[in-house]
This record gives sequence, C-alpha cells and structure tokens, in this order.
Amino acid sequence: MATGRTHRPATRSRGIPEATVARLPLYLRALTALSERSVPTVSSEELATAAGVNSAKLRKDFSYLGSYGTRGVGYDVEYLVYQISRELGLTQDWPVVIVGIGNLGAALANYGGFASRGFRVAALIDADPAMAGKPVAGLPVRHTDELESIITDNGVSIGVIATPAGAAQQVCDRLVAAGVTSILNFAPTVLSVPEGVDVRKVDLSIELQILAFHEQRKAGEETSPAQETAVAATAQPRSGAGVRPAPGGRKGPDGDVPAVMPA
Amino acid sequence: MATGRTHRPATRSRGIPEATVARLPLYLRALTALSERSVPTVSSEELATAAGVNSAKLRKDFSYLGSYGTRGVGYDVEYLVYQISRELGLTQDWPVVIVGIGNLGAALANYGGFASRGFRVAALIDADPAMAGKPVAGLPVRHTDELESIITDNGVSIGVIATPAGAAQQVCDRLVAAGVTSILNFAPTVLSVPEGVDVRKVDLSIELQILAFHEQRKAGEETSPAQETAVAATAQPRSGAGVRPAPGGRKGPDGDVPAVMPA
DNA sequence: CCATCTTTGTGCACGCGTTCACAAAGGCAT
DNA sequence: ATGCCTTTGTGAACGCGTGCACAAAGATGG
Repeated sequence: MATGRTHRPATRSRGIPEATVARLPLYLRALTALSERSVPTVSSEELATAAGVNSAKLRKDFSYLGSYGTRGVGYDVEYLVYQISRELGLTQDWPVVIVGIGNLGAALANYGGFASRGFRVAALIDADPAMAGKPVAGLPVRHTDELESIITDNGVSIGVIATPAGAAQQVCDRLVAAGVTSILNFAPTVLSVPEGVDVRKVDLSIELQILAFHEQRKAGEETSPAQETAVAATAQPRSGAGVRPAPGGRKGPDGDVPAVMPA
Repeated sequence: MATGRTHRPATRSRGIPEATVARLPLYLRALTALSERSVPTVSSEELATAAGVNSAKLRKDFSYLGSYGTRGVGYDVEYLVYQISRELGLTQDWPVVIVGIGNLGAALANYGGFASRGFRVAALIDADPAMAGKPVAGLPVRHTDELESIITDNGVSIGVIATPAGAAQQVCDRLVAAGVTSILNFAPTVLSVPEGVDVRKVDLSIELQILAFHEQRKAGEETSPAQETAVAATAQPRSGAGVRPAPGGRKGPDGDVPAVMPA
C-alpha cells in the first residue's frame, strides 16, 4: 500500500519510508514492554521477534533514525523508546475529537490506549440531540453544532470519524474546514480531502472479506463453489511451496497489509 | 499479505496479488452502490473514481480475474458484482465468533455490515461469568467454556479477537486448536499462530501514531523545535470503567458502520 | 461493409520495500 | 594490548506493485 494517491511520491527528502513509519509503533510497543520489565538493552534479533518482524528489517528501519545501537551489545531500551517517541511526535500531547458516538464511537472513547500514547480525547461529538450532555467515558457528548468551536478552541488537528457512511463526507468537510489536517476514518466511504490533509481508513468489512478470500482458498481447493460449512479440523495446506524455516514451528505475522491507507 | 507464507510468485493461474485482493472489497462496495442505482455498466474510469483508485490499477486488478469487460463500453455491473463476490468467497455464508464482549466487542456485534456481506455472527463469547446469558446485539453472550463446542458445532473458521492484550494469545490458541484458521485481531499484541492460519490485525493506536508522525512533520516544518520533555515509562491505565455503549443507539437501515480498535 | 470512436487489456519501465550477506565496530577475556 | 566473539549498519540484489502508454477489440453510425 504505497502512497499511491494524490500525494507526493512520499519520498520526503528528510523522510523515513512509509513502511518504516508504520512499524515504529510496533517497535515502540515492544520496547515499552521491555522497559517496564527493566530490561536495559535488547538485540535486534530479540526485539524483532517481540515485534513480529525480521531482524534485518528492524535494523534497517532503525538505521533511518540514526545509529542508536552498540555493536556487540544491542540497543539501549530507554534511549530507543525516547527516540522513537520523539520521531513519532508522541512527546507532545495530541488532542483528538471523535465524531459519531454510536457503538463504535463509544468503544473508541473508552479505549485506554489513548492517553498512554500521547493522545487525549478533547471531545466527543454526535449529531443526535438526545445524546448531547450524556456522559460517555467520562466526557459529556457535545452536539455537532459545536464542532467548529471545539476544534479551534482546543487546537485539534486530528479527528476520528465514526459516523454512518452517509454522514462521513460532510463531517470530514467540516473537520477540515475547521482546521483538522489528519483524519482517521472508520466509515466505509472514500473521503475526498484537499491537498495537505492525511486520511487513514480502517474498515472491518474489508478485513473480513480479505480473510474470507484466503479462507475460501484454504477450504476449497478442489471443491466446486458449492456450499460447504463443514471445516475439516486438519486442513492440509498445500506443500507445493517451499517451507520457510519457521522458528519453533510457529510463525509470527511477518508481514501485513493494513487495511488503512493514505488517501 | 496478512498471509505471510503465501509465497507463490505466479505459480497458480489463481495467483491474485495480495494488493489486488485487498482492493476487491473496495470495488465491490462501489459496484454494489451502482447496482442499487440500477446502473447497467460502468467504465474503469468511473469505477476507479468511485473506489478512490487509479483506473489503470483497476483494470489491471480486474485482468487478474479474467476479461469481464467489453471494450468501448465498460463493465457489466451485475456480472462484476457476482464475479468479485465469488472470488472473495462471499457467495457462501461465513459464521464468525467474536471473543471479548467489552466496548469494542459489543460495537462489532452491532455492526450491520456483517450480514450484508456474507458474514454471520455465530456467537459472542466472553470470559466474564457475569456476562453470560446477557443479550448483546440480540445474541446471548456465551461463556468461554463453551468456546470449543461453539466452534465445532457451527463450523466456524473465522474468529474475531476483541479481548484485552493479555488474553489474546490464549484465546487465539484455543480458537486455532478448535479449528479456526482465520483470525482478525483487535488486541494490541503480536499473535503467534501455526502454519496455515491467517491473522490480520487492526490497531487503532498504531494508526493514530502514524497520523501523529505526519502531523508533526506538517506542523514542525516551519515552527521551531517545540518544547518537549522526555517521558520515561508511561503508566498504563488499566481499563476499569464499566461504561458500556448505549445499546439503544442502533444504526439505521443497512448502512455500514465499520469498527475497529484494540483492547 | 467500412470508418471512426471509445475503452479495455497489457507490455514495459520505474521505484519502493525486503532480504541477504558481510565488513566494521565494540565488548571482553586473557 | 591483542585476539576472539557478538551484533550492528548497510551495500546490493531481487521481487512486487504502480503507472504509463498504446495496440487490440468491440460498438456505433453512415
């Protein structure tokens, strides 16, 4: 999923490759866990395993940030945590607004991973007047009318859209007009935004459909497209392809195309 | 490529690139919308715009499925809907289980995009005995003890994990042992699975961090290096609040409301 | 039946991302 | 110091995905 869009070739002169940026949070999480266990240093091999990636890839990723490792020893956990946090911009506080407080919006509002990672829910916004004032996750829901003032008053630059598909573009337009320049879209719609605004999209339906594709392939390799619900417990994966040396007989997810993408 | 081990360059005539597979649901959605408006045919240019991609890319994607278009005219909407649905395996019914009925799990259970796209929630499972029997989205929550029997009885091959990070691997192991071969993971953890099991992961925290990275770069392009203090280890707030999403806020007709978020 | 116009299908080139493999660098024991 | 061992950092090769540009295919009108 390259930046294949109305955007610059993503080759920012000072730029870290998009693929690397997408993995930094993964490393950060693994490092944070090590930090809490007071582990002083970690090798690329260990950290790579913890993050579920290849060690060579990890080293190359870190090489874009600078030379923070010590040969023969590994990486200093605390130092690396700081460097990555700084690189991702997590050393500052990012106020975000969540628009659309339905089941999903409420779930997002209750998500604990916000505060611990530099994000703060500035406000919850919903179009339903009946929701106004109602407390969700400790915050009173504000009505859509206040959207613009909330954005400007709090200096919000990141917005999360969790509305039905039909309302997404309209909400998006208002967010952008009010000054938001980064949007995380949960609505199953293609959003149009002006130049300079980043959009990432998360779509459950698409994820499931991709899984279904692979599942179908696994389940019925020779079977006709008839209905088949019974799943053999011992699915025999075709052995045609060369077997990759899997550590411990298990494989961590070594690659993945997120359902999110720049727009 | 949530499918790590699927290295099979161009062996099969069935070898559809992962990147293409990931876009098929996008095309399908756009086509479905056209179908509902009774549009008979559509050109690659129009469809590409609707799906938010490049027309050349779209044509190339379709070329992997076969030649379903008519030169000088375009593609037959209905026929293409069927072909893509079949390719994705959506012409059959996929029972799925959702494990971990917290805020997120409940949101997923209420997600309307399931049924309309070939998926059916076979059961909601939670480890909390207090939740057992409680209706969520019209289904009674089942206790974890029943996990194995539910999987086998319903022939479930796709599982959704919406538990806290700490429980994810254990749940994953049990799902796999019971016969599940595709997992959609919302917990912020790297899951280890045996060969042949597909895992896709959705992580809100990571998405936001990626946005923050770009946001920081946009903001700090002309601004002087802002003030910042090194934040050592971040305290991880354990989710304790028992606030749950209002069950009354049911979504409309069949509008999709995607959902996503790590525990 | 032929000319013209539209749109598909794809060969080709380019660039990003991944992986290999190894020299350089640093620690540590002797 | 010196030599050995470990691990980083990276040059280079390779493969995948993207986008261009155009010839082929089919519709349409005269």
